[in-house]
Amino acid sequence: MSLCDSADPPRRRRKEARPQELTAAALELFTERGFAATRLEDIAARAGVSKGTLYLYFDSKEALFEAVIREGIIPAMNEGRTMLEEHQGSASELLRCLLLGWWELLGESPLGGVPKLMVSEAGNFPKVAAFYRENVIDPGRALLREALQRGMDQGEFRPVDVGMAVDVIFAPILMLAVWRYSIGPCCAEEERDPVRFLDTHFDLLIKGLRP
Amino acid sequence: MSLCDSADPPRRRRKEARPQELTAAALELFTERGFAATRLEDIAARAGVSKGTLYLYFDSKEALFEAVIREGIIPAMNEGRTMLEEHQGSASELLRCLLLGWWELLGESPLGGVPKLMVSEAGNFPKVAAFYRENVIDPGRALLREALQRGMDQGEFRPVDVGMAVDVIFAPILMLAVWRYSIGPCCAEEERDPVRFLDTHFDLLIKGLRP
DNA sequence: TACATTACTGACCGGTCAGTCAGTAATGTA
DNA sequence: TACATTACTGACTGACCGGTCAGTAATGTA
Repeated sequence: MSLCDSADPPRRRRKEARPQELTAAALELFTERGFAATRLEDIAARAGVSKGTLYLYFDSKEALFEAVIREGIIPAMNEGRTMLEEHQGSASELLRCLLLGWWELLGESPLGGVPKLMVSEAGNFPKVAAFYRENVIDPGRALLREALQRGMDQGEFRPVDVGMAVDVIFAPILMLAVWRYSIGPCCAEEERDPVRFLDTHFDLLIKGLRP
Repeated sequence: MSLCDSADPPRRRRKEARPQELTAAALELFTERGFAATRLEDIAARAGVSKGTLYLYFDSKEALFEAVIREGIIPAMNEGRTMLEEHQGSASELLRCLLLGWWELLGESPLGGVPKLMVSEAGNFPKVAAFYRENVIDPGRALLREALQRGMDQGEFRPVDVGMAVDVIFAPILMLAVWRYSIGPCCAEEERDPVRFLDTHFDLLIKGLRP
């Protein structure tokens, strides 16, 4: 046994970077193991700091959880909004862009774990769940609703119950993301190709919406 | 303060009934709070026994979890199988029966919480997840696949990627069940009427499958 | 080089909870 | 009624982990 190998790397002071690194590590572990089963020491270790450092930036485990969710909502909502406003082509294309865009930008990134995390922990953190609903779910629904409505107004889609259809349409994509962080990893399952899955979903959907 | 009110009910010896009552209580609490955040004492209390009694019937918290899942798979899989074999009408009707049947028999019962529980805890219990996949997910997929295939063979449905379509089709129903035990309760949302939701899903689906 | 500031560390504390077991009382048997 | 069996209880224990804080070392300043 030598005392000099794998010596801990020298301390670094990086006040700016820490919070991001900590929430990123927390997101990974919370989605993997769940909130209660994740130890703060593991989060700190993954972020390359000690547990004490974590408490310099977050008041408590719960505050860290909140930060993870708050941070997870920022990106891409505006992306979708501008896409909606600037899009020129058919409503089908718009719908496809919105759904595929979500998958590629968020679903496939670590942020794709947020829906699973929210599903698992909503009951234990009703405040955070309400926040998430207001700032993510509802705006997302509005986006899809407008796209659907546009297609119906232009006669490209037949009339449907828009409020319900929005959730029906998004469910498969959501499940795709949730799957990734739950049953998916436990079994090989290379056959579950996301692209084929989304293509099939889209094919069924567009045909189902035709007048 | 009187000492005689709310006196504990007299002890009862009910060896036969305990395991069921314990797994039922455990299912409720696990789905509500998650595995790690649920205390065995709370489960025992909800089942009307002490923590010690729990250990007469289950070796550990994990064993109890396994029992909850194992028990959750028994019902209704056979129901679906016989439905498939005996059904005479159109493939659309068969599909509707299978999907609505699942919702009414399982989704709306406490067993509807099992998917959320599995999603949340699969990562921590890969063995149980594999068991669930083998005994619930795969047979369920097979059922839907056969129904779809029948419709395609009879020319009632157009050709689609069956393996993918099965998951696409079931996703909204799964989400409906998962929702109930996660974000759902945290906000009023009486507008999310399951019947309307399923009708919309089915409407889109059948139209989407037409040749 | 000496000193001040502060990001960072990790040993420690106290509460919580899975799991145990000696004791209690309900039920069966004579 | 006396005795045997066993389902059931709940106080207890030890490990674990969220949260603290006195101390350390990296960085800035002169």
